[in-house]
Amino acid sequence: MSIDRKSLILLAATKSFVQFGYKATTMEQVSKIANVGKGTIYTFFKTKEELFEEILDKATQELTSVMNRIAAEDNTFIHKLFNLLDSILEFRSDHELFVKLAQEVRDIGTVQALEGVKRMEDYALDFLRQQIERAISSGEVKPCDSSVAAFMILRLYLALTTEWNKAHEPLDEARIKEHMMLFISNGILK
Amino acid sequence: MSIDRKSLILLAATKSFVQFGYKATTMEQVSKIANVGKGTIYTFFKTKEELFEEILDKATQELTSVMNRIAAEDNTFIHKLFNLLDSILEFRSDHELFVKLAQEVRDIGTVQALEGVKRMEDYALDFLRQQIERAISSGEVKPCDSSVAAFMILRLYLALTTEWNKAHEPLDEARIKEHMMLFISNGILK
DNA sequence: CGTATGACCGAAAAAATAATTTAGTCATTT
DNA sequence: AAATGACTAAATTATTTTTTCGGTCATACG
Repeated sequence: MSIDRKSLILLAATKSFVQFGYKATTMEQVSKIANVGKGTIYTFFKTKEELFEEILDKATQELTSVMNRIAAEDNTFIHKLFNLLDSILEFRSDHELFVKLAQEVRDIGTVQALEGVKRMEDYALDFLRQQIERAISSGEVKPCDSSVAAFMILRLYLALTTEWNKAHEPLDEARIKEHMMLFISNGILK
Repeated sequence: MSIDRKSLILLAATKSFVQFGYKATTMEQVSKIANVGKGTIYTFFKTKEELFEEILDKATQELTSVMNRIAAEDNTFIHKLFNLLDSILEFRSDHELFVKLAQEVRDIGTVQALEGVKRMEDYALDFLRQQIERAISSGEVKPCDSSVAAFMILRLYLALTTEWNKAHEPLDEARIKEHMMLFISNGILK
């Protein structure tokens, strides 16, 4: 039996999407990296979009599984949030795919990249919203619009992990977490 | 004596920059709105950029004067911040110019618009940073990197006033302030 | 035979070129 | 002397030509 060609292709495509984005990844390039003929890709995936979808599915599945594991923990809201940030910051590959796609949306507005970003964002937002909702019910968090609060937390996270780097030295993980917690948990006031 | 042509031109140009952005504003259009000949503009401003600069100067001056007035108040950090948000949210014209230019940067990346946005942002960031620094010294605010904190507050503000509207009904001023304060002053935890 | 392959095709993107618009000037008017 | 709008060169946009790339399929290979 020959080596598992499908995995080979998925791996190669993931690498390429992370490095070059959706548009700049060509099927020939993927076939070269995977060491298969171009036609072989089409025995496993109908189109480039389908290949992209499957990689996106995998990424959101990983994200969902991380989030569900953390949500199931018997822990305070703030510790869950802490763990969530840890996990995401650790998850380099998915995070980098997200960042690359977001950049592609900014630069050339590729529609597939936009949909990918939206999908990952919507997952994260919905998870955050649910957790906040629950924490409000349990009295852990002040009553507030959970959608808005989730949105703010995500924007804050993205601001620190990607936007900050445009004009400054990147912040290390510890400082990102530190500052996120400063704002979210008790505010910056003494 | 004829009516003050320079003010007329500045007013017309401001209107046009706010409505159409830097690039889509033509000198002929400005002259039409101001009811003067095109050549007349060039008796007061050497170039389109200089005209833009002067309007930008005026906007940042207004912003600076608001910020200085608020900074001078004998008040707690959080109340100053509160007042600052109020003032900015009130300051529709400057705020709208900023928003329009930011949109133009996103959409077509006009270099003059980018510089305008940067200039206004840098003013706001520096002011915030100073205030935070001072509040840390006086023990009002927890020790933290004031640059990062200022950046976070500004991103949060922009997220709520502009980004939120891309996928949701705009938030009214009261809710924007409420949610900003929720995060900044005491955190969302009970 | 069935799976893998790369030359091949049409469609889509990029580059090149033509046409239009606009910032800035200046001879004329008021 | 100040204001103006027709004019020009440069930049922007529309159009055409060229190249690239997603997807197919006849052939090769195991």
